[in-house]
Amino acid sequence: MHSQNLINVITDALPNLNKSESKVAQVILSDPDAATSSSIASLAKKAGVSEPSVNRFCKRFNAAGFPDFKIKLAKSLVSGVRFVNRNVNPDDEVSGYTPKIFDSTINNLALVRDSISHSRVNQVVDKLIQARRIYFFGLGASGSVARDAENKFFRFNLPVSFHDDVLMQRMLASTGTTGDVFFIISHTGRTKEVVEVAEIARVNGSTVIGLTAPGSPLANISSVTLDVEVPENTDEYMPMTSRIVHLVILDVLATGVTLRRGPEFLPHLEKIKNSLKPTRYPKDG
Amino acid sequence: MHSQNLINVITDALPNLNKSESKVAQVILSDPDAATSSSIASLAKKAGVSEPSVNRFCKRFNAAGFPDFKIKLAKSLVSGVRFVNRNVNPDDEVSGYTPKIFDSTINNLALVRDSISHSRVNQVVDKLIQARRIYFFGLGASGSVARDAENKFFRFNLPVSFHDDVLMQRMLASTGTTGDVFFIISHTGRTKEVVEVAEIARVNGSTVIGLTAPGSPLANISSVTLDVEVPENTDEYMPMTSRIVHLVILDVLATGVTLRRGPEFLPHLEKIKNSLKPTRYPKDG
DNA sequence: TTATATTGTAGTAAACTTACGTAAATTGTA
DNA sequence: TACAATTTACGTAAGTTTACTACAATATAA
Repeated sequence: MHSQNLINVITDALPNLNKSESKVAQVILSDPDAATSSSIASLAKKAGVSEPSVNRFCKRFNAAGFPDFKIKLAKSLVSGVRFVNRNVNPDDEVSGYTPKIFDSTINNLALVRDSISHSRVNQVVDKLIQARRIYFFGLGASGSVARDAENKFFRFNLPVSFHDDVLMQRMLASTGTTGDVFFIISHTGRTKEVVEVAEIARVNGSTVIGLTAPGSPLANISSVTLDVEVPENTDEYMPMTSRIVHLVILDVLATGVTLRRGPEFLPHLEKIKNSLKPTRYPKDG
Repeated sequence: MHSQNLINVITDALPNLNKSESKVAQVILSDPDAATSSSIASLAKKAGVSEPSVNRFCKRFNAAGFPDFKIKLAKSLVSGVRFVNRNVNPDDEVSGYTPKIFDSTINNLALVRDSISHSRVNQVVDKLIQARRIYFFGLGASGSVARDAENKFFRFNLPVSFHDDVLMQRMLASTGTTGDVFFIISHTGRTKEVVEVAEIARVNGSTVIGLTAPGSPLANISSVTLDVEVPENTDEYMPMTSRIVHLVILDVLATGVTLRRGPEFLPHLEKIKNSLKPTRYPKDG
């Protein structure tokens, strides 16, 4: 889970390091950015160890040497390093919590970017292309995601709707048949009502696509599942970022569908765009 | 706009470079990742220039020297390098467009993270804390953002609602008074209806917070504006990412409000969380 | 042709790595 | 528990690579 990002790897390895290695680790983790621009000599001095110790430290983490280590460190800095000990503290100022929340979101997006199954995405695009109609379902925060999805997918010129009302969801699921796609969004995948709706839809022969947590009841009952493993809220103040990831995945799916439709479909999208022009103040007003 | 990312900076500077510099630039741009792990000698050889030429090239781009340049290059690789020529192509496979869409989103988040005004965020948190009631308004895609905001802010135990209906928005704006906050979300900030609603609200003494594009009519009329400069859709297939940025900013604001409320407010949040427990299948079912 | 900008050569300095030896810690044994 | 043996950890110093600086040569423009 923590893989791929050097800073996280070092953090995880911290308890297994020996004395001088952990000194080096602490100096690097305390200010990774500074580490990327310091020489092996200055880093060694700051850590109170010899230069070869720093070098050995680097090799331990699969770097060719110190310069190579710095490069790898620099690469993990942008998407990840910042994530170490980046919980929001009760006494954080704006300048403290703002970047933390952005970074946490970015980090989760990067994780899912690297772990999402492309074949699953492809399968889902298949289903959406073939769908006679599409329903987007979600409750609470996932309701907003479903609503956004409707706003994206109506452009494909097929019957699309979103519903955040459990009773409507139930009724629609029970009237669905083969060719109907129920796209069900749920952070936990454990909300009973949601799982029941999915069951009803499947019993009636509809396709159920679950955008949810892997291994959850909803994931198990879906025809195709798009797994999104987003770490649980680590602290009280950190917002839930799974909605954001869900939205981006829906962007990906919409793009997939657009591409499948081919270039002859673009004028149709353009038409929708242009329909909004008269509602707007022109740019050089 | 293209700033801050070394690869983009180099691309932009390309026409102004002299012969050997542009040779170096081409080699670096053709495979920036390889460049980060090569020595000055091998890079010089590959470009067909001398080592000092490479060194001069680095200094031209505000690096202390070659190693420093490589570090800076590595840093821009993660968030940005990928962004060069990272438009979705009509013939992209899933494995092509999926990371591109994630990267584009991540890139925009990083840009806003680094450019958002903390004092503005603070001002908005002030307004939200003092609000007697809060309305979240948005149309189209921004309607989903507004809906999500409602879902976050109702937790603060004050009257919050979201509206994506223009007439409702108008009526509510006209009945608002001092102490009411109208939080208006708009990607362009140019939709006439939206701007008019903001005008009505202000005339009646309400506070208008605009989450929108800088310099737009909505931005100009708002009491406080949270500027979000997200690049226009560069290609036909790339989805609009401003919604995502807006959502994250609302996360930041919600966190800001929570922190101001202090630790004695946490039990209240916990209560809301627990209220959902009976609706869920337990984890070790 | 002269001045300026550009590029390369060669030497130098800095940074990093390796090899080796010593110290510390661990483990087994008395 | 103490001691010895073995392994592991660490630092010193030498060696090697890498990058930088100063200067010279070439090309370019005036």
